[in-house]
Amino acid sequence: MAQASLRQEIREALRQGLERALAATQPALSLPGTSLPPVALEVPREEGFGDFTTNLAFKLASRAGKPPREVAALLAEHFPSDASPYLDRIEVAGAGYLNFYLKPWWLEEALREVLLKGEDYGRQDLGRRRKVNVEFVSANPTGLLHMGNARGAALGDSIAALLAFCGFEVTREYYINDAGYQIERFAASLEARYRQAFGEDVPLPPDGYHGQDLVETVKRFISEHGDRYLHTSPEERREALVSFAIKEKLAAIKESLEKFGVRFDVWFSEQELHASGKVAETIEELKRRGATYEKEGALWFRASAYGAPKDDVLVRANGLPTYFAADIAYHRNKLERGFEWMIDLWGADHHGHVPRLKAALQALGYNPECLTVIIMQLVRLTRGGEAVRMSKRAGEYVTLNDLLAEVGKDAARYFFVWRSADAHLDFDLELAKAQSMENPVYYIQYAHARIASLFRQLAERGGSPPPPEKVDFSFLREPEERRLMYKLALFPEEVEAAALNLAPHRLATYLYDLSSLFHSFYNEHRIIGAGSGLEEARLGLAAATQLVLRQGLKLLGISAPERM
RNA sequence: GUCCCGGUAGCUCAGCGGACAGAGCAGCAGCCUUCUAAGCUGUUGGUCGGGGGUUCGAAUCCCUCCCGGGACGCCA
Repeated sequence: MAQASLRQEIREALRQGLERALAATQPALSLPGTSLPPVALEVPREEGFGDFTTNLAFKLASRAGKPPREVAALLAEHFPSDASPYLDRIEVAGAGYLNFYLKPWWLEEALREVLLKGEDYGRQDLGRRRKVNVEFVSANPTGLLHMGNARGAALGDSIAALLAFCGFEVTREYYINDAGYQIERFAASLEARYRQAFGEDVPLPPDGYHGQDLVETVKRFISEHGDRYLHTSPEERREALVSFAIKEKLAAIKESLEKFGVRFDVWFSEQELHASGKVAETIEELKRRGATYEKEGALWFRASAYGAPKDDVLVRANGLPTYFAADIAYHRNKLERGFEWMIDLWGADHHGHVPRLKAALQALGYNPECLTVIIMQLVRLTRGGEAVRMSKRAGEYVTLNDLLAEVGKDAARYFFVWRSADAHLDFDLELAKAQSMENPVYYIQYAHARIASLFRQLAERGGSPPPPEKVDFSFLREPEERRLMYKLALFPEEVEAAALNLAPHRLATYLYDLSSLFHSFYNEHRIIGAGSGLEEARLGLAAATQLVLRQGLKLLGISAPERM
């Protein structure tokens, strides 16, 4: 079972101390006790402002009718002295901040904690085994994965990993859109290619799939089935072609994802959802609840009655349910499977769908808050500053496979997550490939490899890593050492923030900063041969850095090389 | 026209109610008889798109305008 880190425990102790101080200060401030602001401790944004800080005094000042500094002084005065043995002193600073300074040796204990917990350092129990479903990629099985899918794959997988590390029970899920109009177009295109292969002059449907890949797929189909389907009914022909092609495309998608280090727990077929009757059942349920109406021969969902800007069609005039109807049934199904939280990653082009789906969940009696949709902005590939052009209509686009072949898995994974999902992403292929300091992935991996090299050197000299219980970390007095120790101590909180905000880019940034601190330390100070006591302490610091780097990279799906 | 995302240093982006706005790259100036110089150090550079407002306090919240991207289908 995961437990909070030393720093997290101190934070909680100080937070409780602040609450007691607040209660004790109450008479002097004469505040209404019911609507107090939440007491929160933050990481100071600058070295020198202590180890924790709070702006509580600012929040209280106006209601107390006293200047923030005065409120802060009162809180400091009433702060219980037994709140935490690690607390050294409290200072009122700036316009009314309360800065908490810990006893310097807390960092030494924190460092020892990293080494003792090893791979479990940073693991926590925020999720309390709550079941979370993370649905991502979910690309049509009609082609290969493109850059948008790849970004979704990297983000979704890292979000899932972070949540799992924080104690959620996570299921990674891929929704296969193997039904509907798109699949019909796909089938029609395959059929045309099939007949073309036998010399018939059949044009591709105008809104069909023009990619050369279908010609190849049909070739393989023919080598298995020959011309047998030239003589069957079109329905039978299309059915055979499409099921063959989907199987093939899905296998290719799975293979790409595997190479990308992404593995799903559940592959959920839309087709099967229809076949199971769940879609029809859900439509009936919406009808029963009076959330539908008929117009122009179609059945509509009254989304506008639940806060969405527009209504949407559930059943077309031709009697077939829409993708929207299936998606509602799908999310209902997830809830029925016991998921308390559903996270979907969608491309920006689907954003308009969010309010309608939430409205539908509400109409079915669920709390729409149980669904979080992350909207990802577009990826723009650049090479040396110039945009890489592609045309999806002509079936020409850069695939995940192309990307992996060019820049490799590690760089690709890092580049997709190092910016927030909200930001349009400029993916510079040249930079991702560069084996130099400009490339953040190499920079981080290099820090890890350097440490590995250090321990190889040590072994060659007949030494071995010192046992953490025995090392005296008070030898570490240099600013580069203290800064590195502090950063390591922050890891659990960084993980927590990245997980709860569904923001892996925070972890990516953290790892970069951590590497930078390590390189500075390494460059400035000798480790092996530093002298008795100091050498062991520095080796411990290096080992702890390596552990955190490895763990952090693992959460992002990036390898931690032993040598480069 | 409506909706969504963005507009922060020359470039790519963090920060998203609090202490003088940060990083990398690019530019400039330095550091290799020493554990990987795939590294490190110093330094230049900003009316946080414009204008209003809310607040003790705004890059951060609200309104409005401008610019870039996306979406507005009985496609998915």
